[in-house]
Amino acid sequence: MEGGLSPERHAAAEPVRSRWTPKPEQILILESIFNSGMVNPPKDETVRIRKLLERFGAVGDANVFYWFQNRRSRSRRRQRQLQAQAQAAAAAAAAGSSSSSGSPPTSGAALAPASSMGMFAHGAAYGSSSASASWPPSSAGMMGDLDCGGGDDLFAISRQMGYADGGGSGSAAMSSQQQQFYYSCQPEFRYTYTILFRWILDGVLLVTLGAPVGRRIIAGGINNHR
Amino acid sequence: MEGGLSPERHAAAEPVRSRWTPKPEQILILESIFNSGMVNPPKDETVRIRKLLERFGAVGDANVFYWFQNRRSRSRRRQRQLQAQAQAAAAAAAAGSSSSSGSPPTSGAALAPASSMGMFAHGAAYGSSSASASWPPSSAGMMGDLDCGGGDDLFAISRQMGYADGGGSGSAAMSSQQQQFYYSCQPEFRYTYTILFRWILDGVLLVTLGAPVGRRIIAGGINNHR
DNA sequence: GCAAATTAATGATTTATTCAAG
DNA sequence: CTTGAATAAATCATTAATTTGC
Repeated sequence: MEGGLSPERHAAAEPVRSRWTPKPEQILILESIFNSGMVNPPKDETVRIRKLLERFGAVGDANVFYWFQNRRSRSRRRQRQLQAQAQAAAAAAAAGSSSSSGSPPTSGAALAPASSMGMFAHGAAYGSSSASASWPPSSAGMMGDLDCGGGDDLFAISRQMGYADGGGSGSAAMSSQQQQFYYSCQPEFRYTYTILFRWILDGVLLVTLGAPVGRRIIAGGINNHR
Repeated sequence: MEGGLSPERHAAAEPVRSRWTPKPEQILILESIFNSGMVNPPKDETVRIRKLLERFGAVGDANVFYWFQNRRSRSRRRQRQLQAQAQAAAAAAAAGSSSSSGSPPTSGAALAPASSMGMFAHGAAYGSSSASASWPPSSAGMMGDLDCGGGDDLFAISRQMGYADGGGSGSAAMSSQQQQFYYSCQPEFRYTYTILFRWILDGVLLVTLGAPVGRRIIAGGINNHR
């Protein structure tokens, strides 16, 4: 692939902004929101999120929308894949364990429940509010529980973060990069949650999530090894 | 899939989930654009079209987007269905031919070629132009030729139009309903086309489409029977 | 070290399916 | 039943990681 591709000498300024490349901070925000349970933000929330992200770089509503769409899709696919794998393994084990009968022995336990997955149950409805359409995306991502299974979700970002290069190198290059903000969802939404992000200079980050259910996630000390 | 899904009685406060009901004029415009070959207008075109439609009633960009999406999808499905039908018939005919045949013998023969359909060939690339996204829909509906096969396309509207009740009825009821406007695509687009609509009072409409390829469609005398 | 060649991720589009209003 | 709305699945296309040969 990639056959004919002229280096495309982009002149001076900003010639070809083909696709949005989210900044690490933006990814963190998105990831956090997603993990907080809002997997399919309605339009107004999307706008809100976009505004928030804009603090770290140009981004449009559509980008946010796409991000969530892809995130959902791929998360689900991964899950399915894992499940299938587990099932296959279970089947194999079952086949090998007892000459006959046997049947699904609940398999490896530690994994997510083989077929529980209520997944996000996208059918829900909510206040809606938006009258006549003005943008494709809508609906709400109602969900019962965060799967939180497998290292897939929250920590996937650690690799993406460009922070803390290789061996420590305590460079205070980022100087006053300390940021802090607050994201709260309208009470209209199913559950009011708040997210408080805080960046500490050299690769250590701290995320605090407060959800009505009392869920709380704290991730500290991200260090990328490469 | 989709197994368990409770009707999910969404609590009270569900205002109005009303949906856009395109006016006959709007449908005509959309249909004409679609039949003119632009089956998948990029965002900017969508906006343009929306503005045009607004002359006949409130409508949002998303409505236009959805309309084209559904139109494409359903058109294709119909086509597929027909094709399958034809194929099945052909198979049946072939199977029965040896002995005594008798089944649908290709019937009217006027049907679309069973398997020509290169369809829209959506893979193409073009100047792109659109900078950072701002709305999901995009891309261009490049296509080589209008299939124009089967009475499916252009004349499908006749049923939708509420015009010209029953018999001829030369009633000049609509009085000054004469409209006229001009739609032209940006030269930026692959092919520049123009559409000239013109309404004549009692159900007779005249559509003139000019395409770069020189294609021309003229439909006259729509009368809905229902 | 470095850039071309490959591969892996992932942003953006399109298509198929589904739900529900009219 | 038709069709607007919404979303998930599949696909395309571009960017970042990475490998590789020099």
